[in-house]
Amino acid sequence: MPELPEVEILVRHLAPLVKSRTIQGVEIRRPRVLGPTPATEITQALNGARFTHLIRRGKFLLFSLRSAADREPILLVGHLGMTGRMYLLPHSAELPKHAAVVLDLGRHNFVYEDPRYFGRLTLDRSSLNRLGPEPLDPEFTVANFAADLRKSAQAIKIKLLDQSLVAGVGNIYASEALFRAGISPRIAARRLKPDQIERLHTAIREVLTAAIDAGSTLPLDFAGDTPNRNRNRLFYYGAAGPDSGFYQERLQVYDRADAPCVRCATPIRRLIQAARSTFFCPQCQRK
DNA sequence: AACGCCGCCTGATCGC
DNA sequence: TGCGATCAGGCGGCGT
Repeated sequence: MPELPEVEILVRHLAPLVKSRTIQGVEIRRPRVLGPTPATEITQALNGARFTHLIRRGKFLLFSLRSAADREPILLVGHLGMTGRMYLLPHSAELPKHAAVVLDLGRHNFVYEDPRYFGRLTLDRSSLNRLGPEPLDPEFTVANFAADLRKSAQAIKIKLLDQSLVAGVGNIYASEALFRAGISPRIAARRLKPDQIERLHTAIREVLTAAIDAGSTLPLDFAGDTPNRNRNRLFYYGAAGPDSGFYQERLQVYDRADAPCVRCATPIRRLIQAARSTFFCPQCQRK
């Protein structure tokens, strides 16, 4: 599932491809992904509009555009959910089964596809208000992190998934950060000691930074699944799943149940917290 | 207001 | 082999 690093890599690759391109047509195939924005509204806003900037915020993609009619700025908010992908496809290429939104950019189509339709491409900004600090920016301080953790009785793993605590950490990197910090995923957030909070703060940044660095080395046409299916894609955020060799060596606990801990060889355990899998080393991450 | 729970979705996997 | 049941999970909304 795409978390902060995957979205960051996508944004870096996608930004130069869409910059200054003009939208010549808008096709909404799944209105659901628009959230509260009516299809007619987004179609009218985007038609003829031109991309100016693309940045990441948490797991969100923020597309800035300038409208054709009044040249007013437009903010298009994207989220990949669990299975979303965004890429350019040659205009002549066949669209994927689950294409949710297609933007005609001339030679290429900008495609947002999402088999589960959990993601969004919308003009609605309300989700952004709920986001906490960017973990890789100076605004993410140990002091504020500690203050927020003190307010919560939730298990720290569950709390890390709260996007208002820190933006962009998902199920994979929550487990990875806790392993790196040597902290049990089950301990209540408010029970963390200052030195643990400090280590976790550092671990979050390290885990995310390492993943971005690893992703940056991928070729532009990298694809996590079969090459043939993706050969037409100008860029593709590869589903670098746990099966891909690239990904595997980066993840020390996630999806490694029963495999030996990289540090102490104790079998990694899987547990369910808030209906989500958590992976941890019972030896290195004791309460 | 923190927190638990449900619904949204489809593809992959499981069990018979 | 085939097919229905189960699982996976980010996030918003709702109730407590």
